Amino acid sequence: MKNITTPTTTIERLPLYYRYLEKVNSEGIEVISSKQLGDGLGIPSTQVRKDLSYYGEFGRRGVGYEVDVLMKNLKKILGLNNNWEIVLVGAGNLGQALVNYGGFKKLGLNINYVLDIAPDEIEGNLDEIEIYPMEKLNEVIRDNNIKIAIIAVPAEGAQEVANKLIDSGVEAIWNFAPTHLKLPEDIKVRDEDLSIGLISLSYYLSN
Amino acid sequence: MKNITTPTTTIERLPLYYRYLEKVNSEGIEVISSKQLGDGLGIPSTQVRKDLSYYGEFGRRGVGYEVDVLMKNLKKILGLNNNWEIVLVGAGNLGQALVNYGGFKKLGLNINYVLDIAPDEIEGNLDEIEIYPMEKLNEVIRDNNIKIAIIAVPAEGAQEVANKLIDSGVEAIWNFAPTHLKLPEDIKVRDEDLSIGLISLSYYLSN
DNA sequence: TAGATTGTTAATCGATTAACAATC
DNA sequence: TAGATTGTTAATCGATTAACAATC
Repeated sequence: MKNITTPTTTIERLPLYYRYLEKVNSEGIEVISSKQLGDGLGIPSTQVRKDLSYYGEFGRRGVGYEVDVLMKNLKKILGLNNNWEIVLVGAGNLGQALVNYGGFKKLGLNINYVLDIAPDEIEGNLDEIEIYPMEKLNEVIRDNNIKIAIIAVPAEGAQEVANKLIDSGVEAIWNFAPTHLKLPEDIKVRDEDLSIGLISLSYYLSN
Repeated sequence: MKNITTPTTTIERLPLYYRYLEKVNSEGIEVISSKQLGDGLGIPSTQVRKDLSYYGEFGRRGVGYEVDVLMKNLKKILGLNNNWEIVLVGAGNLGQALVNYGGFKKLGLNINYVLDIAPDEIEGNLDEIEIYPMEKLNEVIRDNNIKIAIIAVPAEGAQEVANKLIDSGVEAIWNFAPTHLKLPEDIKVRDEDLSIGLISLSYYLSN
């Protein structure tokens, strides 16, 4: 019976729901309807309900969703109870920005280890975190049983870094290098190709 | 007859094609098949051909695509001949990373103007670029006829910044603030919500 | 001619949306 | 009870893929 797979688009909306619930929760709101939740995010209420329905029945008909109940469920669904330890490879501008981005830590996503080919040459805003040389990659990942890695190195070096990460035990990669990584099927890769966003705006303004 | 609209997914793949062509071009390759192009990006050849077919017939049957011809066409389609001038609002870590990201300039996407609420307090890697105070927003945008803006301010301030940008004449916004902007229909917004990427990896590892 | 590869049609697959019974 | 809102089915819409004639 449960032969239905969750659409990938649904999975990408769940974090939005979670964050919006955090917001209304901090405002003291205790119950929210799919309409209100959707309006806050530009998503139809019918889609909100459909998305949630892949995971259970979290609301009450005629009433809505209890904010704290839905948050707790989404947190679990998204794996945010795991307190992930994450390694970042590449401490350039973008890497530093990611480490300093405040939003991750409170979600249980901790970028605790940073590596770079030239740790001594890094200038910027990473004063309080130790930067390891690339030679320590295997050690850092194995010793801390790290499963998630971020690649923020230039395109040329990304494939080699990815291979090493996987050899060391990493299972999921958030890839900011503008290149297609060829990796085993069971490794989860999320490409975050920043230039697509800006180029697509250029496209829309021109057409 | 031409009542067919291009899928949004196609539009997001065009930049990938363009960049891959740049790469093979720099390697001296003059002709490429849809199969080769697709393999380099993890995209089926049939999809490559379908995507391109929305814009014209760029290849030769039995032969493939001439790299420079296809590049020239894609460049035009993507609007990269326009030499866009772009304004960035918010010179924090992420904003600085975007300004210093090398890939944009060679695509004719020039982040030439940076604004921040506290221009004097910015420390980091923007030594060579002037940072304007927010009061100059309208002036900078109007005087330079800027159509594309990047928002890299905290979520709380993003809607207000977006409103001002649009009042000044901006038509497309690349939004890094983790919030849903409510804007007129004719304004093109691209949300680049960084936390989605990392949270979805957490999801996949947990399910 | 034989082999390769495009461009396009039709079939399939996946995601969104409308509609409404269930129920608070 | 009357009004509101969920959860779910079925219909629609959109995107991908298979297949193949056209043609180099």
